[in-house]
Amino acid sequence: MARYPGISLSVTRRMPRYYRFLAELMANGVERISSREFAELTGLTASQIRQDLNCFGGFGQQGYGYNVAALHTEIGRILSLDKRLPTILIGAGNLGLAVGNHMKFDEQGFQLIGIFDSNPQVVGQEIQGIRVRSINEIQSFCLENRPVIAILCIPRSAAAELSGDLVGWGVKGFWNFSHYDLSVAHGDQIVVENVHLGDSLMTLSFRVNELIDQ
Amino acid sequence: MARYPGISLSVTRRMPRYYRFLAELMANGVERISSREFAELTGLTASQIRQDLNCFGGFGQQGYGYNVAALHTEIGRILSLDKRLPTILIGAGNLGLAVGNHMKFDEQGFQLIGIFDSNPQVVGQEIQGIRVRSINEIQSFCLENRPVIAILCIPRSAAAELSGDLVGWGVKGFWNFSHYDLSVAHGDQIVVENVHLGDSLMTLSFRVNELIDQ
DNA sequence: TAGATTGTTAATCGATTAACAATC
DNA sequence: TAGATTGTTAATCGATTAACAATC
Repeated sequence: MARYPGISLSVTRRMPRYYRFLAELMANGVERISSREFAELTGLTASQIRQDLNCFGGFGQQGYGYNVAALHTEIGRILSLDKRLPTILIGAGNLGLAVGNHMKFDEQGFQLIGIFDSNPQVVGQEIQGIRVRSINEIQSFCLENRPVIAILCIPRSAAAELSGDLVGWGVKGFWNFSHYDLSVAHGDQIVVENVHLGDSLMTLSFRVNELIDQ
Repeated sequence: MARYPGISLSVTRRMPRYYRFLAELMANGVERISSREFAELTGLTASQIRQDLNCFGGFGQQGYGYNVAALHTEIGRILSLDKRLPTILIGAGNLGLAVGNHMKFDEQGFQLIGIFDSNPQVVGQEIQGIRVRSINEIQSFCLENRPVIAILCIPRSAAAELSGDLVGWGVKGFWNFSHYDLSVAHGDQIVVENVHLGDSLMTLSFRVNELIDQ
């Protein structure tokens, strides 16, 4: 059974945001904060913050507010950031490299254990101390090392071909930078976080054009 | 006045998705599609698709459905992808480089006209034929070239410092990869598309842990 | 004309906001 | 105790889904 059944995706998506602002508050030496102050800081409403947090437990204290450090720790635990889910990165092009080098996987619940690419010029190079393997080795690697997470920094067609296999080899979560819509294909056996940069950019185009066409 | 007043953000965010699937359908030689078929393909409901599209106009035909190519063109026009909003990229580290090299700005409504970094080792290098300028030149560049969009691939602190200036120099839209929450600071004078990769990763952590903790 | 499918209104559902009693 | 602020319930709002008349 899930630890927190019935948590909506809207609530889930706000938790990392809270976590981020709490870290900032800690860095600034703030010890306690009320939902009203926190709302002002984050641009949300106090009601929403209290209700969101209460999905997971009563972390505040009436008349006082929330202890910043304690709440930060709680949310980290809720998000399972102390776990080390074995993770592979597929595609070591521009984007794969940036993601591999830029993210702090160990602080966010993941451990990068393998990197794969189809380009022979890239295979053998090291990223963060991990040697890039040929995509041909991916099956044996997965069967042996049982990654739970796959990060897809590959083109649409490659993602479409590979994703079924990955699911078959036991991958449960995808961080998907490809244009392939995994969730449509694999339903709710798996969890997919899409980062559709192109969609985001087109959304920006629409919204800015709405703003400036006055 | 905005061209399409009252369009919700939820609807806006689905438009690029439709655009993407329509391009795919065109590539596969599909000429027409009903809302029911399109719903199955995209994982949405037929009702939602019809209602979304009708926010912008009646693009379908009773008894027939939607012409794929025509609808694709319409959505491209709605999203203003044929515009060339002058755009600068700030931060040419791992992530900035990947974004600069990976995205097809010209197909999505933008024209990259300047790249800036504070690292002297990076300044002078070329990315997509554009010379990386020193961050010290950014004010004069902005006053002269009037970029409308800024892509922020810089740390939180740098974003906090710079964003006010950029708004002052006329930047209206931000594609924000930094951890700084621009929208909180600058309200609705500007449009911000956040790409909080860390938040996305933490959300994945939570969701996968919920899935596997059975 | 008959069948199909849209455009659009009405019903439902879920998420956000407001209110306030509980309590530190 | 009095003031502050949470936890939680009720009210509102918006988004999604269902239904169906219009029409190609």
